[in-house]
Amino acid sequence: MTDHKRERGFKRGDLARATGCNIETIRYYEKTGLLPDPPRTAAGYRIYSAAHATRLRFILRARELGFSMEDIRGLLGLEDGTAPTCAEVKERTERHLVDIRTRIADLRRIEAVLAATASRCSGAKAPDCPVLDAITHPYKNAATINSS
Amino acid sequence: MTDHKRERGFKRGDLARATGCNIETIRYYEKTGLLPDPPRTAAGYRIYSAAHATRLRFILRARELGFSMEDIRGLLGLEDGTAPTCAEVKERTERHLVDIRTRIADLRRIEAVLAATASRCSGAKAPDCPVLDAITHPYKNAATINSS
DNA sequence: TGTAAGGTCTGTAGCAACTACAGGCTCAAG
DNA sequence: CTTGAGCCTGTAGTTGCTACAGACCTTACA
Repeated sequence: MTDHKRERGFKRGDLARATGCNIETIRYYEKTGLLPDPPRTAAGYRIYSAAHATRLRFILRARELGFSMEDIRGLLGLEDGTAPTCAEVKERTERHLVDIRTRIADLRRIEAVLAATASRCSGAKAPDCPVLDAITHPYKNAATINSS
Repeated sequence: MTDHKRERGFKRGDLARATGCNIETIRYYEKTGLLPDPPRTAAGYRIYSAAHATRLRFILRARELGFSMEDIRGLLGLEDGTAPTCAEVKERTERHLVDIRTRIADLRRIEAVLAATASRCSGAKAPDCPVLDAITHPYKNAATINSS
């Protein structure tokens, strides 16, 4: 706990704690190329710098925003080795936004069906269950999952 | 194409076409126990009945509604071998509904961040990109992904 | 009756994006 | 010097499919 051990970098566990990332995920990102291979100690321990932490935080944040690893590779300029232009980033973001909005719309349709069905359910030991009925006969009631 | 071959049931491809299910998925559902093992011809071909089709449609519809395979197993009474009570079905549905609503809320937060960020992006070759900036510095602007 | 096309059979591998081991090494504290 | 924590590697598991290879069967047509 004292600070007189003059470290020249983080070990993997330090990086994990500093970023909130699972320790195994760091190795996975390295294997898949999102994180560069760090230098090693003589014994083979990975040594990370602040730059690695910044990069990892970027990746984690992009993941939080729902970007796929392929997207992130693009955002990091790992596809062609050059930093992406602002236009490329914007395009990628807008495509992602469309995808997010589609998923929201899908989930809302599902929510409407489930909410309507569950509310019709007494919870008692009725002989027929509105939920099972709704799954079995999808188009009997107004709320369907199909887009109009 | 003529109908004088008096079939006693569907073959797997027939069932796939009748339900819109991928042919391999049928085998997968059988392997995981969602669909019962059908009888076979002497040569080993699966023979499906209308009951199989009904069951498969139920499964597919439940999947459309976002139920996990474990949920579906419950809805089908495959966990304890007895048909679930209406109360059990309702409870499962409401838990699923909570999950769906959580996912919608998450996606909406993501959407807000992405929309705000992308709109600040000129698309020109600006030296700094608002999107990359927003990912790098998550809490600089008002819209964050954290729930309040 | 022969044959070619297409359907079905099996097991297995792959996808995303991790996560969790097992078995062995290394490091730091007491 | 020992003990325990941390790190190393490779590999297998997760969810819900989907796709293949290589063998077998069935059907239609000549």
